[in-house]
Formats: sequence, structure tokens, C-alpha cells
Amino acid sequence: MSSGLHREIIGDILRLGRDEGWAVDAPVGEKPLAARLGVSRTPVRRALIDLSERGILRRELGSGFKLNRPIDAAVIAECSNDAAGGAELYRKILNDRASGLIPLSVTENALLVHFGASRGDLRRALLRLSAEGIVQRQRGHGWQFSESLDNPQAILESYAFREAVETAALSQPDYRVDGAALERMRNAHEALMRKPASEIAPDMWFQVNAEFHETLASWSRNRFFLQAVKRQNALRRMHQFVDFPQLTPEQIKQSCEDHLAILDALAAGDRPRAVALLSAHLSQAAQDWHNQN
Amino acid sequence: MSSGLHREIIGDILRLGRDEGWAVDAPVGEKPLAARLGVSRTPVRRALIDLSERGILRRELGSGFKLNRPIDAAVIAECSNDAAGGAELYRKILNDRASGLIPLSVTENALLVHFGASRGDLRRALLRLSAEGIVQRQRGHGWQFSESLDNPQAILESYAFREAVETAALSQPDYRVDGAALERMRNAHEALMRKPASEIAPDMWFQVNAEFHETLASWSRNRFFLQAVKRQNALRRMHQFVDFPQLTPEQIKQSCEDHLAILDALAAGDRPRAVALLSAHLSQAAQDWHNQN
DNA sequence: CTGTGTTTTTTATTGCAGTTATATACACTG
DNA sequence: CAGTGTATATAACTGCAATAAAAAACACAG
Repeated sequence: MSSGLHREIIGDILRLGRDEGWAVDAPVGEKPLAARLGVSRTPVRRALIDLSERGILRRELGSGFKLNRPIDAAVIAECSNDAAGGAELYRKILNDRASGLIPLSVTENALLVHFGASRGDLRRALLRLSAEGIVQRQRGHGWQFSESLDNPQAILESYAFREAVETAALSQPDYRVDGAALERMRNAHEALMRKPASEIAPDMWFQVNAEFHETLASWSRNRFFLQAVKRQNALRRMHQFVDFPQLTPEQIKQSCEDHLAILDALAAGDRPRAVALLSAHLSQAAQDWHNQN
Repeated sequence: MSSGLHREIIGDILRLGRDEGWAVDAPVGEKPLAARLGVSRTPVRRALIDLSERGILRRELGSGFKLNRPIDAAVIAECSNDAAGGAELYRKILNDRASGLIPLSVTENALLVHFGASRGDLRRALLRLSAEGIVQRQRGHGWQFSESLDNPQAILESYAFREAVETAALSQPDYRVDGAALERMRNAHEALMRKPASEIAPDMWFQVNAEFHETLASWSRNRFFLQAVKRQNALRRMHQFVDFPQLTPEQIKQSCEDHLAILDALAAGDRPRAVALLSAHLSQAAQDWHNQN
């Protein structure tokens, strides 16, 4: 209920621990965590206390917290139930907008009653959405959803923009591939392809896809390319549920293969080839979409 | 004082009238204005009443308002004194941040006492800044100015990004030049070049420059290219006061000439040449900046 | 119909207690 | 020092009544 920061932080800590493979009995310090997460010790402490009440950590008075059992998927799932809180509303808004349940231009009060949320939560969600360029405060009353990817023209424009930005990102002189991240992504794609088509949840594919494009952009070592790609992903996220049913299993498979080919080219250090593949990949997606509509 | 919408609208109406050259005695209708400005009639009406109290309009009961005297620079200046209101704080924040008076990470209350503003105005300003990606809410308390164009690395990245985006914009298949707008810009540049260097105010050059790049991008008929350029301009605006003194009159003159050459190429329908010139223009600017720092 | 003048309704802001969340400072330990 | 435990000071959020701003509705004129 309480929209506290420590809820979020519980999730952050667990993810951190999983990604770094913390060993059982390893000390989980409050100060270093606070520094890494960019918050003060107070909310970290609350999160740690919470976690120790769940038996994931244990507290040794005088020397802080220790990891009590390994951090696996089960643990994360257990704790992310209530961790949701704030992000929840954000998703709901995107969802309901994408499916037309809320109109392009909408008043704050209308949203309030529609979702039965608290004003504060709503404001936070809108703040985030507006930072992502998805919604804008309009003069006078109300909020205006950016004439986003809800019309065919906008989607074609989006593809054109992404093609320009992402290929340019790959062509930056400082471009440098992170081998470890590349391997992780390759695995994620291969795992996805092994699944039967019916088992691929919409947001799984979206997640992998978004991460692929963002990571590629991040290797440009240029924050603006990365930011632009992230913005596009945020817009696309808004329509993932609507668009997905139109994506055939073949198309998803094809996309995965495209991605893998691009990763191969990058791993081999052949950037011109990666650029060409990426460009073709995006044009093809635009073309497919165009034909379907 | 009152941060009302009608203050803004006064300015909007005057600018509209000037740009369209409204004749004396022409009717100034409340409903059409409301529609064009995207607000309801109420604030428009208040603005019109305000303007008629200043003698700029006159009211004819039963048939609305008429223009009483031509809209020239003096009129606009007269009314923009208090029209400022909301936008004022926005500028002040950018200013004080650019000159280091407020730190990168700052709390809402600190800003409140620093500017002596009302909480509401402050929130509005921050909302706008955050929509432009200049500032972000940070977890816990306070706001974080995006590690924006305040370090050399970021500026170089910005130039690289702009070069990619703007040249790509010019290369879009749907690109179409608007002759009238092109002529207006050409005039603005020539007027600027006729002035002695000492009389060029920082924001005059910035204004012309920003409009040039935005207009070029807008001709791509792709909202995302335009949006990206606008975002970059917003970031750059933040540092116009700091950067400008470093710009020599020769550099400004050179920039103007570059811009004019690009406009010429576009007017002649030679887009590849325009792209090459634009690319050279931005690389050169990056180079100059790099050498100076 | 398009627009004006006026009224009504809706929407959002402001100001202010009370409360909670977060950061910070201080004393202490290994 | 780098860390913990605790206390304290700030900062921000909540809820609520009062108020202001803006939108929408209505009646009527050309």
C-alpha cells in the first residue's frame, strides 16, 4: 500500500544479488548498497529489515545483515508481489490508453475515478509518462497523450526514425561491444526460439526486443542515441499488447534470427555488415507492418 | 501574479496577429482563437478583455472585439512585461543552473527558498523541464539535473547526435521544403548579418539558430526527427548564456553563411548538397568548440 | 450554421495541519 | 577509515476545505 521507496529497493537489491551471484553468508552492507542505488541508508535499511523478516537475510547485531539463502527466481517472485505498487499504475495507464479505454485527451479527475488510484500515485505515473514523452500536460486542464504510435503514419515515421538513429549509433567512432552483454542477449534470443510459438508471452518478446535495441545503442557511448532509442521503446511499449496479436510466430522467429545475425556480425567486429543487417531488419519490419494494414 | 493561462494567451494572440498581419478594425473572434490555441473560450475572453483595457482592441457589444491599433513590436513589448509569469521561473532555473548557482542535485524546498516562488509555479516549471529531459525526479527526495550539456564530453556527443539526426531528416523520402518559411529564415539570417557584431544579443542568435534547425527537421514530415531536434535545442538553450561569450563574431558570421548556403541548396532542390553542407557545418562547430576547450 | 454573451459545472489549485518517508549527523565498533 | 546503530532534522506526501480557473452548456443574434 504505502508507496514507499523501500519497496522498489527490495526488488533492486534482489536483482543486484542475483546478477552478481551473492553467496550465502555474504555480508549485505547497508552503506555500500545505499551508495550504489543512489539513495540514503534509511530506505535501504528498511528493505533489509523486510528481507530479513522474510528469512532471506539474517541480521547479526553489530555487523549488519548476511545472506541467508541464495537468491533465485522463486525468491524474487515472492517479493515482487507487493513490490509492484507504483509501477503498476503506469502500466495500467499505458494499457488502457493503448486499447482505447481512455481517450487521447483526458482529465486528471477522469483518470482518478477510472483507476480508483490516489492522486499522488497518479501524479507520479503521469510525471514518468511525461518524462518519457508519452503524455503532455495541456494548457488549461487535462493531459494529452502524445499523438503517439496509434496511427499508421506515426508507426511508419517511427520506423524511419529508428532506422536512422540506430544505424547512426552503430556507426559512431567510439562504438565498443561489450562481449558479456552480447552473450547474455544471444542466450536470451536462443531461449526464446526454443519455445513453442504458443508459449511466447507478449511482454517476453517485447522485453528481449527492447533490450536488444537499447543495448546496441548504449555501445555507441553516446547518451543521446541511447536516450532516443529508449524513448522509442517507451512509445512502443504502449502498444505492445495491441500490436502483438498481429505478429505471427514466423515474424517473431524471423526477428530473432535477424537479431542473432546482427550480434554475430558485431561479435566478429564487422560493423558495416551489422549496420546493413540492422537497416534491413527495420525496413523489413516496417514493410511487414505496412502490408498488414 | 496569478499564473493564469490568459497571460500566456495574451502573448499568443499578439504574436499570431503580428505574424498574420491583422488589419486595424479586423474582427478578433473569441471562438476561432480558442480553437486555434487549443483552449476553451474562457481564458481567451479574459485575454481579449485585458487587451481592450489596454486599448489594443475595442469591444463592440454584440459583435465581439475589433483590432484598435496595429500590432507592432512596441505593443508586444508592452504586454509581455507581465505576460512572463510562468515562463519566467523556467528561464531562471535554466539560468541559475547553467551558471552553477544551483547544484546538479537539488531539493524542491531548496529551490523554493532560492527563488521565493510558489510551490505550484515551481512544480509547473519542473514538470516542463522534466518533459524536456533536462531534469529528472530522483528516487527519494529531490531533483537531478540531467548530466546535460555541462561537460565537454556531453557536448561532443550532442553534436554527433545532431549530425546523425539532422542529416537523416534531410534525407527522408518525403522531405518537402516550404518556400515561404525558407524565405523568412533567409531574411532573418541576412538581417542578423547586417548588424554590427556588438549588437547581436545572445538570445537573438540562439533564436534564429534554433528555428533554422527545427524548421529543417520539420520538413522531413516526421514528428520524431522534429521532436529530437527540439529536445536538443531545449538542452542547448540551457547553456546559451554560458556558451555565447565564447562564440566569436567570426564564428557567428560563419554560421550564418553556412545556414544561408544550406538554404540555397534546398531552394535549388539539391538535397545531397544540403546534407553535405549541414554535416560539415555541424562537424565544424564541434571542432571549433573542441579546440576552444 | 458561426459566433457572442452569460450561466453552470467541472476541474484543478492553494494553503494548511498532520504524518510519513528520507536524508543526515553523531556516537560507536572492528 | 568503512561500517553499524541510533537519533534528529528535513523534505515531501496526504487529506481536506476553500477558491480560482477553465470547460461546457445554454440562449440568442446575424
